[in-house]
Amino acid sequence: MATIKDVAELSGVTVTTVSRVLNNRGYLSEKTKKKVSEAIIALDYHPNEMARSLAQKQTSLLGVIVPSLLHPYYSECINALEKHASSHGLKLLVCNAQRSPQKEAEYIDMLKANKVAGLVLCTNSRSSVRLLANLPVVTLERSISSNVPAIVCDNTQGGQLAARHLIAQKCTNLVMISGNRSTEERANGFAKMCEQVHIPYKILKTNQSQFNHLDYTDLIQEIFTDPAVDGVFASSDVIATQVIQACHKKGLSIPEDMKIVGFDDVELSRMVSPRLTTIHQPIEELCKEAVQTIIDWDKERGKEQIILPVRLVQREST
Amino acid sequence: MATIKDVAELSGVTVTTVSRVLNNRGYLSEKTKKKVSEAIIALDYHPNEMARSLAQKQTSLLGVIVPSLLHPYYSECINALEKHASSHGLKLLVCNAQRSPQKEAEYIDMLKANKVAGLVLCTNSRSSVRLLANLPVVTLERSISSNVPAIVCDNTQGGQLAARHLIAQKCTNLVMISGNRSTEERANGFAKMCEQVHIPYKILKTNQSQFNHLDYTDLIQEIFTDPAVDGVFASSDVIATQVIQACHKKGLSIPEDMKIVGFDDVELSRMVSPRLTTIHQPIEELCKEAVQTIIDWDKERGKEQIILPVRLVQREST
DNA sequence: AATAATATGTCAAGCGTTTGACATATTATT
DNA sequence: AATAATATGTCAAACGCTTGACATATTATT
Repeated sequence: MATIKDVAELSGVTVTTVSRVLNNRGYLSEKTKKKVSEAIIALDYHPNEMARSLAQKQTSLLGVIVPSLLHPYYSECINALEKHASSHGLKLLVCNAQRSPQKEAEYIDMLKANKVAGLVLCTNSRSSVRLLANLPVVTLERSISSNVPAIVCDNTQGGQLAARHLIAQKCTNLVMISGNRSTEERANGFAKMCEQVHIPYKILKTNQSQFNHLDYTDLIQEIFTDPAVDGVFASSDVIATQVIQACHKKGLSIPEDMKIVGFDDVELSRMVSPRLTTIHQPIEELCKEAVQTIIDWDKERGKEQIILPVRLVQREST
Repeated sequence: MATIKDVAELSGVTVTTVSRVLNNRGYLSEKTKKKVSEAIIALDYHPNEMARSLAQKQTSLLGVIVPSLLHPYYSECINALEKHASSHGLKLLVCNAQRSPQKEAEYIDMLKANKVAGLVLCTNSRSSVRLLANLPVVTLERSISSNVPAIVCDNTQGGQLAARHLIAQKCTNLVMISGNRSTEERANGFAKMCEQVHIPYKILKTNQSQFNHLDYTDLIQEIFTDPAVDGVFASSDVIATQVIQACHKKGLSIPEDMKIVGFDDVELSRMVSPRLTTIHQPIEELCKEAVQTIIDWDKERGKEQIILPVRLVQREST
């Protein structure tokens, strides 16, 4: 593997000069630039990123910690993060904390040791906040501390939109299935809207183990204990999908007997039958903002929370 | 941030000694080890991985290039790769080539510049083979060159199993929807089995653009041109899912009017209704072997192709 | 023609580790 | 008591790049 030294020798200048043309800094004559560029091509030279990082005390790596790699929501986040990161020359270092705060802490240490340029946190545990010092960090769809900028969607609005839509579709008795901490606002918006128009509703909470296995079938059974229920708002498309399955099993047709609204608008919502009506989360934009926040970190740009609007996408389940 | 020098000073030894206890090489007295360990803890010292990599000329990064991050198959691969990589102290650098050979080549250059310990390739383009010199590489569910070890599942067997199962379920007229190059063997196995028992069949080929958008609806319509068709083998669960949707739209009930078998056995196959009968790919094992091959690279272990068996999982779509 | 401004380039000290070569102390073997 | 073997450490040169400080050449300004 050719080094910067080889390039310098071949082009008859010093390594400094080569470094200058590499990074395009300081004055350089066109002639020199050309000579060096030719040598670079001739030697098929690629700068050693390790050496570069060491000298600069920073890499072009962007860390991401997610609670799961199987949940389609995080797959889509990773997709969008990779896209925006790579467009800025950043590479994605993907970590799956599997909802273990301890694993998460280990990953944070690891990422710091690897001198990542920044970290996008998609997990909940506040326990790791103190580890985050001196590291550009942003949380996605989570708030863990006022010191850490959070990029979130308007969850309250999402809950309201879902309730309003179900009500507009003539539902008279609603149930929401609420997930982990971050879906509380969705539940709040949902409840508020129901109360405003005096529609009876119930909120069912999932537990950790259910989230871990993406299996909510037991909980979903509770929907059917009250035969009056004719509309369900699920706090994720994954949960909504299982509600669909449960309805099929019960012989209820959708949307005639039961209307269902999901949340996230991941690919999955277009793959099930009937296709899901759902609250669209602007994953692309969320991730774009997240990457941008990391990149602008030193520019002392505002580091406060960013809230992006959501919208309802109607399909066949309502 | 504390450096190895600080640790050395605090514990009254030289950096070499600290490095020795860090890497546990050479003779060390228990007393020294303890002194150093204490200093490490006291200073909350974490070795700078960049410096370490530079000195060792290798990182603990494992590169992965996939053609898509939205396709659930690759999500599951990444999940499994991350799991096995991290259990060996390797971190996952995820690259989405988006099926562009040029992007793929760029990523390979980037990964080499970053001195990754190895690369897991989940893409097709043979064009990048020459870039792969001097880099531990393994392909997953792909074969691009006899010089590059490939970890694949028994696709021919998968095709046979699917055909045999549909036939056993009393299907009399079959269609297979075949995807990109890597699904050819699945088609071959399928065709062979059909011919063996004289069952009429047809094979429909998807094109690149369809794969790109995960949208096969147009192609799927062709299934219904022949009303005698009563069984479909899709070369992926994603395709099978769309066949289900098309059947619903046509008013065909599954499995009564149409039986469907997918391939991959990703989470999605359990989320649709009816749940999919599918060929289970041992993704976990494939990825485990892939990581192991990279780790054992220098041990001159066999670098030939590894073929893992598949099995049929029957659910509700047949 | 003297001076300033600009352009072009070199030197050498880092960045934080690892590691082969070497030195000294301690213990076991004859 | 001499010798060998083992244990415990230290020195200093790499690894490949960046960058502030400095030197010289060229051009513009007065």
